[in-house]
Amino acid sequence: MRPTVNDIAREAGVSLATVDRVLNDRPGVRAKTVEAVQEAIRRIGYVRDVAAANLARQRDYRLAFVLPDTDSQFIRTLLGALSEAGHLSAALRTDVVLRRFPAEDPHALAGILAELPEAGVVGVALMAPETPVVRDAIRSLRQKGLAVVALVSDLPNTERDHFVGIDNRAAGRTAAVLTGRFLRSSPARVMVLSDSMLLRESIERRLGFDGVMQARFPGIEVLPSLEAHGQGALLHDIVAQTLARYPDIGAIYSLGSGQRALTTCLESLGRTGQLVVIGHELTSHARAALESGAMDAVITQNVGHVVRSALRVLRAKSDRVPIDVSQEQIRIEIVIRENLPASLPPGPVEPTPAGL
Amino acid sequence: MRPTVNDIAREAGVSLATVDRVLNDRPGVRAKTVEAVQEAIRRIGYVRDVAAANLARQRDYRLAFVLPDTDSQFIRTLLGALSEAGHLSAALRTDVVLRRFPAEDPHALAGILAELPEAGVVGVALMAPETPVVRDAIRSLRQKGLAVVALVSDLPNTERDHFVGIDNRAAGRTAAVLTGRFLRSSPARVMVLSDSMLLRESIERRLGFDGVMQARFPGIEVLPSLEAHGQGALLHDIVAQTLARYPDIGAIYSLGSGQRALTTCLESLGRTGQLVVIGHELTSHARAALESGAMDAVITQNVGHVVRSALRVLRAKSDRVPIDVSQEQIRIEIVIRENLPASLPPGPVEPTPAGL
DNA sequence: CGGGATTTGAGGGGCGTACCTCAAATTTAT
DNA sequence: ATAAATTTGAGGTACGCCCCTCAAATCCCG
Repeated sequence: MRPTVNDIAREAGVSLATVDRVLNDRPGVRAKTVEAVQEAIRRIGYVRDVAAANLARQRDYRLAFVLPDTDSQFIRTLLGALSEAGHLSAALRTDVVLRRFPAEDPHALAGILAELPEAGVVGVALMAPETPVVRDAIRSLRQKGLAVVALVSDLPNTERDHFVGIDNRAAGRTAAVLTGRFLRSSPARVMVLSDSMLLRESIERRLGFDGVMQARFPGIEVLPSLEAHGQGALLHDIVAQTLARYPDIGAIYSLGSGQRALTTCLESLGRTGQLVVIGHELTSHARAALESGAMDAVITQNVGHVVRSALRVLRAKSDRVPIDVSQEQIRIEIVIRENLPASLPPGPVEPTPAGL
Repeated sequence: MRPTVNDIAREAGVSLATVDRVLNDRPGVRAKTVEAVQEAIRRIGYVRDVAAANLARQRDYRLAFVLPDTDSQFIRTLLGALSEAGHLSAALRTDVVLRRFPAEDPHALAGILAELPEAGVVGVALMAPETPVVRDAIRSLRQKGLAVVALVSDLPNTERDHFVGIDNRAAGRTAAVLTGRFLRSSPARVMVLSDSMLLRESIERRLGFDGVMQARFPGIEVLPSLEAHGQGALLHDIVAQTLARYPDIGAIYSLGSGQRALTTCLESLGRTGQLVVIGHELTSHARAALESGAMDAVITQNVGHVVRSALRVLRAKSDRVPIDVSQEQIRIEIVIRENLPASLPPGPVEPTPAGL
């Protein structure tokens, strides 16, 4: 039998009320008594039953996910993972609200963030570029006691509690090693595409990429980043021109997560499969591209894991409980056709029939 | 506010007792009434509060992990993950017992399995080779109502509820693609080492490896598997001889998880870094080998995830609750130096000081 | 329509914890 | 030593659910 609060009381020779005061940091207990109770807790190995505690406390976690209103494949994937996790979290007394903000409007974002406390939100997962306004908004949230985690895109100079995502510099390094090793002929060029999904990530990936390239693959020249801003036609022209201009391009590194335009472009140029193509984020398009051979590798983070981790961390932070560091570490995954995880029916998951 | 059982009762126009009977599959309710209650549940979107239910039900999950008593790096890593997860699971009213069996003795294993029900165990995670005795033991466990999951090594022809681990055939294919692409010179040979940790896995990996090699890398010849049975000295001789005999060996594929002997062997032969070396399972040795450049890639599964998944699945199965398929999918991870996850201090985690 | 069987309702006790009140005991300051 | 302040104890209610009992209502059948 697990020890309970009553066992602590007996063991420490105090009343239940005192134990309760100690456990919940309530005032009015002598330091000496506090010590005695804690000693008893240690002795009998008491661990609070969080389930019972949350029940008694009438605690439910109202958490917000705040994402840009971009309609990219990546965001879509993220939303899928979120809705999936949402169903499960009902059983964990947490409900998730989703807020979207205009991608290029930090003030609108700040406005949305400012409204969260009134809405009873106790924790926020935020994916947004770092701007002064946002920094202030986050500080204000933290001061009001909300937990804040940065999602996918870190906000290192803010007072966020935690970052859920990968080290993009390392991701870029990983991409570089794969590019370099997959390329067979050594003097070659690499074309780099950026859809600048979020500036910071692209820059960090590029830095990591260049670092490895210079150090380990001196025979490979990396061209400046080309930006198509998500416009398929523009991308097509840019890629076609660049390929024509540099016939020795052997690889394409796509910094962002938009892979569809690139693969269709290569297809229409008749170059599918001839170049090493490496990109980021395992969206459904990327998955298809891997399967068809249009892409060689995708560097990604498990969005399901990201979302669940964010939920766990927010719950833990708002309970002021330590988190399990190893469980919350998001890995930089390398996906090729051969280790592509089985795709799951993304259909609407039913909210658990009725019972247990 | 989340709807509760009382809300169901009101909505369905029945008493709490009836709702309870329906929710818990107790007899003595007319089909029509059952239907009405379920309809009400659907209408108001009731989701049972599992925490409260488990509290009331005095449910604790007594789960057993049954592992071979081999002292391999992989088992050690697994145990590390297990002890880490063990601390957390205290809060989830589950306690984990560990049982080890003599690696080559299926009857001893069967004996250990047979004792579990008496010990109050309600779920078993088992890592063992499939033998007839084990099959029978598992059937018997299932009949007694225990949940059984196969861990790392599948038991496909048994009545296990679930398999927590990776598709080793696909893992072998993944290794093959990396080997083939990392190799620069095309006519080459690949040496394959096996420490036959578990027969099935080695065979499956080999099959996957060979399949891809034949289909995609016809210029590469894969040598027959060499077995050293975990004996460092023997391995050294074998590797040295084989390398001498085939000077065009460009890569080594290590099917099992024992990488230390191999890397020290290459070191002593002065061949470190000259060959493409690919192996399985991210143990601390493998990690060191990646960092030093002694290995090029490791195909692995996240043991932390494996353990936590096994725990979740066992809980779910013994509650007869559906599992979250996407969360329980174990990915085949490719690890190179650049995406090596930060190693965490493996020190003894304290059981959460006192409080929440 | 009576009588037995089945279905339903009402209610209570409990799980482990939180949070509250009020009185009693103890300490501290004067 | 006395008054005031602080600390402690005792007990209750609640959270959402499970499980049990007993009586009342309803059903079905001949």
